[in-house]
Amino acid sequence: MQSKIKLRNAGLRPTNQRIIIADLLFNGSNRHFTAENLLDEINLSGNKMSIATVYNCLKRFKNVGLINQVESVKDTAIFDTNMDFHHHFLDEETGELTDIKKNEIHLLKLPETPKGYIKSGVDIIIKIKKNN
Amino acid sequence: MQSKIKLRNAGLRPTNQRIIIADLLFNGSNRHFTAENLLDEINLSGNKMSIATVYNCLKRFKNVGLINQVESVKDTAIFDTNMDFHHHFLDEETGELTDIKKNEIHLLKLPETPKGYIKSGVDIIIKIKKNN
DNA sequence: ATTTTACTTTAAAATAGTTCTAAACTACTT
DNA sequence: AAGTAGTTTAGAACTATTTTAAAGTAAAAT
Repeated sequence: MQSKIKLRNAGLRPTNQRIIIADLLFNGSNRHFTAENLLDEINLSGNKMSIATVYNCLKRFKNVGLINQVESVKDTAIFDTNMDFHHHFLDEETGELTDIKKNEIHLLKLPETPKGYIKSGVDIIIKIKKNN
Repeated sequence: MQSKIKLRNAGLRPTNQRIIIADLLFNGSNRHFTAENLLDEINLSGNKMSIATVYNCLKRFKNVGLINQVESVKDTAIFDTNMDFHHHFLDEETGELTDIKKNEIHLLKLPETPKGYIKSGVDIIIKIKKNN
């Protein structure tokens, strides 16, 4: 049970529901997913959970830095287990995201952060569409 | 009536409602706004319109390239009249956007667009928060 | 000019995604 | 073992947006 330790380290009480979710999310490979996606997976894994719990849990995970929420024009929140600094291709038609590794983009110059603020992240989204 | 011509050039039938909106949006200075923001402004200007019309209109304007929709984690769609290539600071707490001019960012290297796709845009979002 | 056609607007209903509520439950502390 | 603080839950509520279908309007055809 890696997940239990992981949750405790993040300062979260390791409840059954959080462990189920952590087990699914942090199994080695990164992924983009919505709350509904995750609930489906939970159900498939033989577990049950309220959708409200999934949302609560994802919000907590995000706040403690276990997952990211990705910027998106779609009306559904998309989460990402990849916490490395990286970016995304966004298929404008389907909303599908694909990772872009940090070293595939080189940002030479960044603007000064406005006074009174600190920079908390940089998201680069390359929008793409099928050339039919 | 600049707006009428602008609409026609964009291939849109210049209806009263579209002209009202175009008059408000394309008056020289750029802005970020939501559908509700815009409806308030329409009402303040002494005009009336259904919120559905505002949404229809913004969708059309976006499709013909008169406005942009900005990527955002907030659950409300944010539109932008600034069609120059540019980027944004995003205040993570309030959702407020501020423009970053093209020349304040220098992108040296971009990844190859996946096969079968064409690149339709690049959005850079620098997330910031108040250092209280 | 009038009629026709296709597009647009509208209010209201519907939908989708997410959050809230308050009661029941559970992990941790004492 | 008992207390308490945080968590889960189903369902209601809420917010943003889209759909519906009827009425209205702009442009095209007569």
